[in-house]
Amino acid sequence: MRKFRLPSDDLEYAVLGELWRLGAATVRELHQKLGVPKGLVYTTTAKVVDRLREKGLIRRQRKGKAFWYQPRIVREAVERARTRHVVARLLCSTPRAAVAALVEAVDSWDPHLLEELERAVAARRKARNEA
Amino acid sequence: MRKFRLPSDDLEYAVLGELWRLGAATVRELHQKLGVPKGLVYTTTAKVVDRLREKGLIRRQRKGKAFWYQPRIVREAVERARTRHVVARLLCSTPRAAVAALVEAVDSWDPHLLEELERAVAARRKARNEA
DNA sequence: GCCACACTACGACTCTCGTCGTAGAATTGC
DNA sequence: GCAATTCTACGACGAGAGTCGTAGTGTGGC
Repeated sequence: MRKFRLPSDDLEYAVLGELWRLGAATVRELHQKLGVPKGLVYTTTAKVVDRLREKGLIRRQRKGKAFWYQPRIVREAVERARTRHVVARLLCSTPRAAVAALVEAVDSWDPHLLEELERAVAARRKARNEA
Repeated sequence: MRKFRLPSDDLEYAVLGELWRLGAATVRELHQKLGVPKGLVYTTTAKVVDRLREKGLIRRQRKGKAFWYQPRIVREAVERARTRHVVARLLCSTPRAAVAALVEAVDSWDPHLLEELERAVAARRKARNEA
């Protein structure tokens, strides 16, 4: 059972990802990194940060003029939940075909990741056998 | 470049999936299979079917009192596009961790699929080497 | 040919999310 | 302590999707 609402796909994840990367950041900084390149205005970024806070995914702390925001949940937990969520959706209809599509998608996104995928599968099998 | 709008995640995919499975169906049949178990009313199912038609994903044909609906695009094309779409989102931030999460998600959904995944990876690599 | 009934068309409401603008609050610098 | 600057709060809008209700249209049965 998940204890948090998943962030929505795009902007919210981007902001959260940036916070995970940086550890903590102000809205201004997040806006510079994410909003500006996308041509968004400052308040758009601020709003997204706000919604993330409403969802309980980040917390904040006054630091001088602005707030510092930082993640409240560890990246791995969210990523795992998110991945399970989408994978379940992909697999539920025709699992075998879906797996093939998955592999194809990974490969076409970055061929190097196919080896990574192979290693990950091997690691998982190994872990399973040892358990 | 995709030629169709992806169906949304839940109901639209479920309906489309059912149509792929059955080949063709009336709203009533779809509703029995999908709507009723979810506690939805008939018109909800009908609306979803309608929107799918607006998106050009299915077509219909009068058959007696009701319409018969059938898919206009092959399953594989849509599934591939959809899979690429979500995989790209998963991989974009931390690809290596994402791949591991992917494998874990597949395994936890159905352990048998881990072997399937392994086969699919091998097949993909083989295909690549031969190309 | 007409009626009853099933099916369709369509509008409406709600939620989420991306997007922005405006107004109000807080801090900093002097 | 005050003004100016910056940040935050919050409301608003549009689009997409799930959900439903109502009204209208068509078919099949007699």
